Formats: sequence, structure tokens, C-alpha cells
Amino acid sequence: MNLLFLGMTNPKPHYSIISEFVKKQIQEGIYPTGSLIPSENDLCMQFDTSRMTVRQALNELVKEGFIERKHGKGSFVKSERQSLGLLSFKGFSEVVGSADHEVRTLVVEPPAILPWPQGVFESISRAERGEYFTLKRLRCANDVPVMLEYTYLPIEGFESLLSSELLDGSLFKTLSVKYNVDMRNLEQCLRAIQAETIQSNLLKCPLGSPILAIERKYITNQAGLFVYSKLYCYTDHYSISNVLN
Amino acid sequence: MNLLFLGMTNPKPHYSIISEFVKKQIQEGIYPTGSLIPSENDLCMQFDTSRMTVRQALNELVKEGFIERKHGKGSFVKSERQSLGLLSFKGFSEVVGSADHEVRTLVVEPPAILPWPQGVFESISRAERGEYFTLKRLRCANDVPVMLEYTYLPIEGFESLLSSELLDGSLFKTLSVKYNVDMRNLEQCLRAIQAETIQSNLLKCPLGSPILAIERKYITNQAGLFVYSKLYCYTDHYSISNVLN
DNA sequence: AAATTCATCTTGTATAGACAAGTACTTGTC
DNA sequence: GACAAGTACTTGTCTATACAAGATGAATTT
Repeated sequence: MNLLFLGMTNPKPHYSIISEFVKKQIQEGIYPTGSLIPSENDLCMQFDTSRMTVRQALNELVKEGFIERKHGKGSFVKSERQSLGLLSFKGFSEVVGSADHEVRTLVVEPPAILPWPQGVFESISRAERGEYFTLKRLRCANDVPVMLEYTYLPIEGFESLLSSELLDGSLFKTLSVKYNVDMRNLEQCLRAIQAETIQSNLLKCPLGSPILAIERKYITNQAGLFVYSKLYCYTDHYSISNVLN
Repeated sequence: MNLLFLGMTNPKPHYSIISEFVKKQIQEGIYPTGSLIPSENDLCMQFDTSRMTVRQALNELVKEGFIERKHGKGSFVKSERQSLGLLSFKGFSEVVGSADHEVRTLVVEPPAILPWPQGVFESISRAERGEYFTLKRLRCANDVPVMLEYTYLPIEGFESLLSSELLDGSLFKTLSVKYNVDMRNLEQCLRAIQAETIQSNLLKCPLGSPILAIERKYITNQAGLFVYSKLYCYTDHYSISNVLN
């Protein structure tokens, strides 16, 4: 039997250890975007295991969107890890293939710990309470405000988030790298509503104009831990696009 | 070497043959929802192949959402095959766990072959032309109109669709079972707009009220074949919910 | 110089076994 | 009857190997 896994306090299967090992290296930038990761045989030798086990590990990473495999060439780090339910903006005047607009994120209020916002998530969840790490941000395309985003994460276990900056300004990346919390899937509710004062002010749209309201509940890989988002989008200048698999 | 696959005109790998065989049986109702499909060893014997090959076949079906596996028990047909980007309705007055509302689909106009609707899919595609199998349907929850749905499928190769009914009234199910066309993923664009006359009439909402407009482009397993949908949703009484993975 | 062949790398498919672990039922004991 | 042990089934993990097939570059031939 092989000795590499013996010393670990880990009851996890080998393929899982290998896939997490490689995943961590990708997240740390040791294998940058587009680069080649070690071949199956390399990993077999490195972990003293069989090829089927390594293949199972790599197939996990394919499922999670970290790598893609090319027959005869190797396994490559995916160019852009598609985050779950990622929304992007699409301008109406754009020609297909034109240069991307610049997306900028403004922090409306500094991150804070606040009680659960009663009444905001009427469609998705009614049973939450306690204190939440709260982000209020405004996303702009070419300096035009498009999306107002409120994000809520239960503070329990994440108290240290307030004391340091988010990695690349992304809460989800920080959760994944620092806390091993990954988003598994999400439930969302869509509505078209009329902009109220607060949305109309921040999105710079007329009061009462139709805006898109999205409530999201992210289910994580940690049982009982959910992240909530409420999004308001003004879609007259940029529509909201995404891809489902 | 085994003889079961030899006579076939099929250059496909064994696991793919097995998974399609089982998939077909599920679609035909031979293994109904929730039932147990044959064990890995059964399938090994039936196809005279090794267990790893059968496992690969079954894992494909897991990925596609047809079955789920339970350690120590067996593989079961999934209760409800989650179709890609499926939208459901959520009433505001409902208590969690209450009985579902009844969803009914009305055909606004009988299926017809029409030219590509210029200007409808401004956000997603501008380059289509030719004739399309066109469906215009209205989805109601508890007899309240919620979603107006236009669906477009290039008629080439699907001429026979007009001459027979859709399976369970579903275009996608018909495409999957009769034509082996499956939806791989989809791109969609969301906007909040004001209801115009036609939408306000059909959705029974005031002219100018905010409605949700969704443009969808479904990418299929057949290269170059796309299905398009345009959806208008009146979300004052029922919001639109879905799940992303 | 151009084309072909060859060697060698990669991932993809497949075999034939082994043991672990979860589940369900039977059997035996108290 | 209640409980424990055994057993027979399931899927999960893993080994060691083999050949197929795509990609790539070097060596050979034309």
C-alpha cells in the first residue's frame, strides 16, 4: 500500500485529496489560467497511485469548471472560471465582437455587520435571523449604473472578513480560497417591478421605471450555510445576460 | 472480445451505447420515475462488459440528470428530470410547503411555420433567417396568466413536427425522444420592460406595467442547431423562480 | 524544401479483478 | 418478542494493465 496518504488525518478518498491538491494550486496561481497542469502519469507517480484514481480526481475538477481536458494534449486551466449564476452586461448598441465595456464596482456602503433584512427576501426565505456580513455594491458598465447588489453572509465563522480586504474585491473568491466555502447551486426568484426612490437614486433611473429584481439564495458546500443576494437591475441601457449549463 | 457491440454500425464507445440504451428505456417509461434500474453487475452481464464501463455509462446519466445513485441501495430514476433553465412560478401568498398551484398551458396560436422574427432577438442573435417552427403559448398558474412564451425551431429536418402532436405537449421532450436532440446549455438575456398592447392583452395586465422579458438561445447537442425562446412574464402575482447548478 | 514516417507524449476507452462500506433481510440467540 | 450476528446485495474506491487515438516534433525519405 502506498504511504503518501497514510500520515494524513484525512478519511477522504485519494481522488478527493488529489483533486483538492491541484485545485489549491490553481487557486494560488501556481498553474495560471490557460497553462498545462501535470499529466495523468505525472500525478500517478507524484501520488503513487493508479491512473484511474488520478482520472477521477481530474474529472472532478472538470465538473467544477477548473480545468478542461484535450485529447492528446493535456489538461489545461480553464480561461475563466465561470462562477455560479454569473451575470454579465450586454449593451444594445454593441456590434457582436466589439470590445468589452468596462465594468466597475462601487461600494455603496462599507461592509458591515447588520441584522437580517426583514422583508427583503419575501420570495425565497422567511426563516432567517441573526447577524449578517452585508455588502452593498453598485455595478456600472462604462460608468453607467446597471446593477444594485446587496449580499448577505451569516457572520458566524467569518468574523475575520471585516478585518481584511476581499481577494480581488470578490466575496466568493475569498470564501473559496480562505474558507473552502464553494457555491454548489442557487435558487433565484425574478420579478419586474417599478423603481422606488432608493433604487432610482442609485441606478440613476426615473422613479417608477421598470427594473429587474432578483432574489438569490446560494447553497454552499457546507451544510446549513447559505449566502443571499438581492439584485436590482436597470436594463434600459444594458441587458443582463448569463449562461446556463 | 465481446460480441454484443460488434454487429452495430456504431463507432461509439461502449459506455455511450449502454447509457443511451438505459436512457431510452427511462424515456419510454420502462423504468418509471423513482424506480430501481438494473444494478451495475446486471448491466455488466447484460452487455458482457466490465464494471468500470457500466459505471461510466451510469455516471453519464447522473450528469444528465436521469438517475441518482444511492450507496448500498442502487440507482434510481430521478423523480423529476430538471429540464435546462426550467422556470417555475411562485405565488406570494403561499405558505412554504403548501399545495402547488396548477400550471396550465394555453396555445395562443396553433403551431405554424413562419419566417425568422426580425427584431425580436435583438440582444442575442441577429444573423438568423429562414423558416421556423413557431409556438406561441401562454402559461397560467391557477388560471392567472403569468408567462407568454414564443419558441422558434428551424424547420429544416423537423418538417414532420407539424403532422403529429407533441409528446406531453412538450417540444423539448419530443425533440429528445424522437430526434435525439438534447439541450446542452443556453444563453439568455433579461430585461424589465413596460407591457405593450399585445402583452398586456394576453397577460391581462395594465398597459405599461413592468414585465420581465427574457430572450433565450438554447445550444443543442447537434452542431449549428439552436432553439430560440422569447418570454414575457407578468410577475405581480407570481414571481419566476429557477435553480442553477 | 516538402512530404512521410516514426517515436513519444498526451488523454480516452476498456478489462478483470479486489476490498470497503451502506442497506436490507435472514438467522440465531437470549 | 427483542436484539445481535451473519449474509447477500448494492454502490464506492482502487490497482495494474492494455490498447486506441489525438498531438507533436524529430528523423527519414522523396
